[in-house]
Amino acid sequence: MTIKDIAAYCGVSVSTVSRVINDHPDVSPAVREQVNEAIRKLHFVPNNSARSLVVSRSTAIGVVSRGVDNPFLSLLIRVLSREIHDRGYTMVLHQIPTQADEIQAAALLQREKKLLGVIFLGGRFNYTEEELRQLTVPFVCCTYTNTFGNLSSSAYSSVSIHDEREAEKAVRLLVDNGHRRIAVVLDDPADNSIGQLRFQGYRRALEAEGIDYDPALAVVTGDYAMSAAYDGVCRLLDSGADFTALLAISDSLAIAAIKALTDRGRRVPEDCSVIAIDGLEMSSFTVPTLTTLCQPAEEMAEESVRMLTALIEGTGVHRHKLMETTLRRGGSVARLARA
Amino acid sequence: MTIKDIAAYCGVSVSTVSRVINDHPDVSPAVREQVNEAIRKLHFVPNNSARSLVVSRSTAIGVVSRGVDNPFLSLLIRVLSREIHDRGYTMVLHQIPTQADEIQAAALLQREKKLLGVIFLGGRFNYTEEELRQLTVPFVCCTYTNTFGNLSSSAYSSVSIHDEREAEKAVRLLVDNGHRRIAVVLDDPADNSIGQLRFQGYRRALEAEGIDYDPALAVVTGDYAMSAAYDGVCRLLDSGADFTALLAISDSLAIAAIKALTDRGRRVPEDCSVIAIDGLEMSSFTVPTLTTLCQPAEEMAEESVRMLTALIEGTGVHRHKLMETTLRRGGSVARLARA
DNA sequence: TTGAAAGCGCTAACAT
DNA sequence: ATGTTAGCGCTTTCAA
Repeated sequence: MTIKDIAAYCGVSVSTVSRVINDHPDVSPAVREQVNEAIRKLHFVPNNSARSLVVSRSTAIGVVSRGVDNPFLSLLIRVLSREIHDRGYTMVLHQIPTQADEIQAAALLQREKKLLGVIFLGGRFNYTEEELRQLTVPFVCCTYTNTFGNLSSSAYSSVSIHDEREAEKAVRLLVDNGHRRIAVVLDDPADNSIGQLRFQGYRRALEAEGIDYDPALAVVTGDYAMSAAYDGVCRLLDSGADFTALLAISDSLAIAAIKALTDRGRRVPEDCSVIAIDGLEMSSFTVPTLTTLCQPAEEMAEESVRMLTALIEGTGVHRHKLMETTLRRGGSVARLARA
Repeated sequence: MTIKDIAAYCGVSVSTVSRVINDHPDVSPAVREQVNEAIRKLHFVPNNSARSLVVSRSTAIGVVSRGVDNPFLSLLIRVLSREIHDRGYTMVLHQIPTQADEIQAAALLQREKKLLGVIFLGGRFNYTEEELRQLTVPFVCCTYTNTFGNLSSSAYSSVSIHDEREAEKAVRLLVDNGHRRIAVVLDDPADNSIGQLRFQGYRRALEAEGIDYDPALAVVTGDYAMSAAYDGVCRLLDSGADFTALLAISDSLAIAAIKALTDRGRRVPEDCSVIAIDGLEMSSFTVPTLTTLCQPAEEMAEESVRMLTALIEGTGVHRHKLMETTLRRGGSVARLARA
C-alpha cells in the first residue's frame, strides 16, 4: 500500500496524493476529499523512511534524561511523550545514569537517530561552548539552566524554576515558623546542578536570617535514591544532631526523610518540620501531607516542547523561561513550640 | 557524507562499501580494511531512512503503555528502555489512557513506525483473534496475559504474575492474622484486566475461608488515580462500614488508602491492616512501611525484551512466563486484637 | 571479488 | 489544478 496505489485508485497522479497528504494548496476540494477518502478506506499510512529520505530529516526529538531514580522525571517524561507525539514528532528517549555525560550521549544520539533537537531532563549547569560543538541541533534544558557555564543565552533554551530562590523561600518559611536549626538533605552540594543551587539557596537564607551554617546538619546522599536519604537522616539523628526542621531538595528525599524521622521516634511536624521542593502527586499522600513548593511540571514539559518545535520549525528563537512554584501547604511544617 | 563519498574516496563501488557496512562476505580483507578506515576517518554514519526504505524494516520496538497514572509502569518503562537500547533496537513509547484501545494504538503505531514488535504494558485480557489481525508483528504482554480471550497461546507471549492467586495469597495473609472483615480497593471489578483478576482472587480467598463477600466493602476507583482511592476510602469510612483490614490491588492505591485511614483517625495497622500487590520503591517509605507482594519488575521487563527480540530475530517461539512475587513484610499488617 | 543498475516510497521542481 | 520525473541514500540482484 503506497502512494501509488492511492493514486491509481483515485485515478490521479502521485503528486496530487502527495499534495493532499502534506496539506499543500493547489488541490481542488473535490479531489482532496476523494483522496482522503481513499486513504481512509485503504488504511494507507505514508512510509516515513521514504519521506525522511527525500526531505533528509527525520521526525525525531531526543529526550535525554539524567538521573533515573528521581520520580519527578517520570511525570515529565510522560508529558513530553504526549506533547511530542501530538505535534507530529517522535520521541527518542534516552535515560542515562547521573554519572554519565548528557552532552556526549545527546551528540551520539543525534547522529544515530538524526534528531531534530533535544530536550535535556536534568543535567549539569556548566556547559561550555567548546563541548557543545558536537551537538549541532537546538536543545532546551528542562528543569535547569546553564548557571555555571559560559554559554551565550542565545545558544540554547531553558525552562526552569529559580532553584536557588525557591530553596531560599522554603527555608524562610521554616524560619518564619520559628525554626533556626534547620537540616538539609541533598544529593550533592557541588553537583553543578539543581542540588548545588538549592543548597546555595539554603545557605543564603540562613545567612539572611543570621543563622550560622552548620555542616553537621547537611545530609549528602550522592544521588536521588531514597534509601540513601533514609540512611543519611538516620545517621544524622543517631549522631544526636540538634535540629527542629529539615529541607529536602526533592519530594522523594523528603518522603524518605519523614520515614527516617518517624522510625526514629520523631513526630513530624511536632518534633521536626519538613519541607521540600517538587510537588509529586505521591507526596500529597504521605502522613502527614508533605509541605512542598510545587513545580509546574506539566507546563514545564509542554513549554519545553513548544520552544523546541518552534526552534525546529524556524518560528522561534532561544528563550529562557523561568517558572514559579506554588506552595502546597501540607501538614509537615509546624510552628516551633516555644522552648 | 554518503556511501558514495566513501566509495569515491576509496576508489571502489558503492556496492562494495555497502557490503563492508553490512558485514557481507566476498570483500577482500584489504579493501574491507581500507573502507572501514575511510568510514572512520570521514565520520560516516549510514542513513537509516535510506536503509529502512530498501529493507523496509526499521529497528523500532513499540511499547504501548495503558494507564498512565500507575507509577509501577514508570519503573517498567525505564528498564524496557534500557534493555531495548542495549540490544540495538529503538524504543518507540506510546502512552495511552486507560479508556483507549491498545490494540488499535499498536496497529497504528506499527504501520507508522514500522515496528518489529510490540510490548504491551497493562492491557485488556480479552483479545480475540479477529481484532488482532491488524497487528501483524509479534507482541508480548508484560504484566498480564490473555485470560479472558480466545487467543491461542502460541499467538503471543506474556510475562506476568498469577494475579488471581497472588491476590488470594494477600487476603489469606490477612485472614491468617485474624481478619474477617476485609475491604478491597480496586480500579474496576470488570476491567477485563488486572483489577478483575485480583478482585476474583480476593473473592475466592473469602469464599475459601467461608467469609461472605460484602459489596459494601469494595471501593471502586475507576482507574489507578490515587485521589480516587483516597476519596473512596474516606467515603467507605464515613459510611460507617465495618472492616479491620484492607487489600489494595496496587501499591499506589494502598498508599492513598493509608492516607485516608490516617486522616480519618484510624491507625494502621492497629485499627486497620493494609496489604497490597506491586512493590514500589516508594511504598517502603510509607509510615508504616507497606506490606506488599512485590512483583519482580526488572526481571519482568528484561524477560519481555528478551522474548520479543528472540521472536524478531527468529530464534524463539511464543512463550508464557509466570513470575512469582515475594512478600515484603512491612508494618501495615497486624494481628487482629481479640474483640 | 567487484561493479552496474534497478528500485524502495516519497517529495518537489518543472511542465502542462 | 494536475501530471511527469528526477532524485534522496541505500541494498541487492545480476553480470562480469
